[in-house]
Amino acid sequence: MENPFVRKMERHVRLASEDRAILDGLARQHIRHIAGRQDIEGPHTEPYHTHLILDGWACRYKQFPDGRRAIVALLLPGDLCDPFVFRRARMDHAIGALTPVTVARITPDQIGDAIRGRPAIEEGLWREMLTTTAIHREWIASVGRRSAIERLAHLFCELHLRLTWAGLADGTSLPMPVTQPDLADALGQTSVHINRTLKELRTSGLVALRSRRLTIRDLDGLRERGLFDPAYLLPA
Amino acid sequence: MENPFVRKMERHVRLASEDRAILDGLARQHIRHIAGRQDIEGPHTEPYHTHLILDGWACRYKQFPDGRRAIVALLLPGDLCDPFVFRRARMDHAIGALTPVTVARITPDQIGDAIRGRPAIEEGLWREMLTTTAIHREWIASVGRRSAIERLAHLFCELHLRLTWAGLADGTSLPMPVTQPDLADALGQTSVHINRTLKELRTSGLVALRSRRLTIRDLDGLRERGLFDPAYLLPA
DNA sequence: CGGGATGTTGATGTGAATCAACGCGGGTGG
DNA sequence: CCACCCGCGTTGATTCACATCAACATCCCG
Repeated sequence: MENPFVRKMERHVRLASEDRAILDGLARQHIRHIAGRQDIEGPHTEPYHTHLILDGWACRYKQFPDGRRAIVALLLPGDLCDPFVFRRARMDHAIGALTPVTVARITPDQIGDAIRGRPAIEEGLWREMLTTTAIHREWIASVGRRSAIERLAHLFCELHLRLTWAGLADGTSLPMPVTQPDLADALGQTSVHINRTLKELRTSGLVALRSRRLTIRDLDGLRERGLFDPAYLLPA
Repeated sequence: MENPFVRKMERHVRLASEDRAILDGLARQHIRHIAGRQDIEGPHTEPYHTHLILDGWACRYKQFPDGRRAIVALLLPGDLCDPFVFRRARMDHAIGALTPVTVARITPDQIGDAIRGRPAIEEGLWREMLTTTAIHREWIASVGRRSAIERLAHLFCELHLRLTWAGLADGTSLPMPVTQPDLADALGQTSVHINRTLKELRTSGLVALRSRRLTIRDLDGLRERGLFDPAYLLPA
């Protein structure tokens, strides 16, 4: 199976075979396995490396003192946990594995080396970063102004495209390995209400979800329901 | 009055006087005035320049087809509307003036020139960007998991620090030129409820707000009420 | 001095939270 | 290999935070 990181970068820029080899090399060193529900990077740390997700899903989250949890980003295979480790900023949040996860540990120097003299790689990383920021904006808009069903539909549409570009979707069918409580923390709701909303999406014939796999039955309908416009995921 | 952009950059990095002169120069060219409620940058454009806010408040926002508006970021004096214009990405949102605004128009080349051979400036812009991203994460957490009163208290605390660093706060008293409908679109609520929440913050003695100026009466209390931890605004 | 946008308050409605109960499934330890 | 059990999914009953609707006060700008 091809490397989801390379797959995704090739959507941003045209890579020479040497570029591809360099990026692929990053993904083949210092492989680590992390159990589901474990932190990949705890809060308040100043990480020395970043992690490239190779398999499984993770999330950025903030934990409140009283137990509330807010998931502020989902990290899928091909995503870099922190492209900017080299700034050595202290973590203001944590990164946790939602499922068992395989990562490649990467040092800031390795990223620097990969960029040096490789404008396509640098450009690709920039675009990846712009996309990530656009996703953040969209999440703020979602949680702020979209209804429960719109939010869920929108998230499914986002994940559909992101997984497609990482080479992990099969047409309109995609892995969905997260629990309803996880979705609730990502969408700012309760798992009970996620469940009811999901039921509504199902009974209206837009999606099917079973054994951790989502099948989009009516892509146009789902996008309309979620006020989803793919433009924000397509920089440049 | 000193340039709020330079003020803020000096909080990130130590600037040589030449650095300071370069940054100050950026803020003194191509000054434009924009009326309140006008767009600085419309949606779907591919802007040729970025804008540095010199005076007044603006916002990034997304407009939904049915009229709903989500404000996804507030732009204060000293903020760059888009530090990454040089990537020429198509806007997936708009930038609008919330009050009358004075901006300096800056070309991508000027930013490139300012960075070249000036590591402090480059480092400062990076940190500025990391801070912006951290604010995005915090907003997602706010709208997702904070109650109405926590959200408003948290926003006030954020604005207090940002304005302080731009040299625009007077101790715990700060300009607050936005309307309650604007706050509502930023916090994902209605203006009516913002009004009631504000009243609650007032009657509990945490803040005073009149003639577009917020005075924080009890900073520790307000931070506690908003679950506010300033760490996220302090990269590195 | 007039009028539209904003601020304020009350009455009422509702989407989502909370509380509760139970089935199911997969992992674990005996 | 089976029994247990905890987390998850599902559904119903009830509550509540916030939205909606409405009326009026106030401010600011022309």
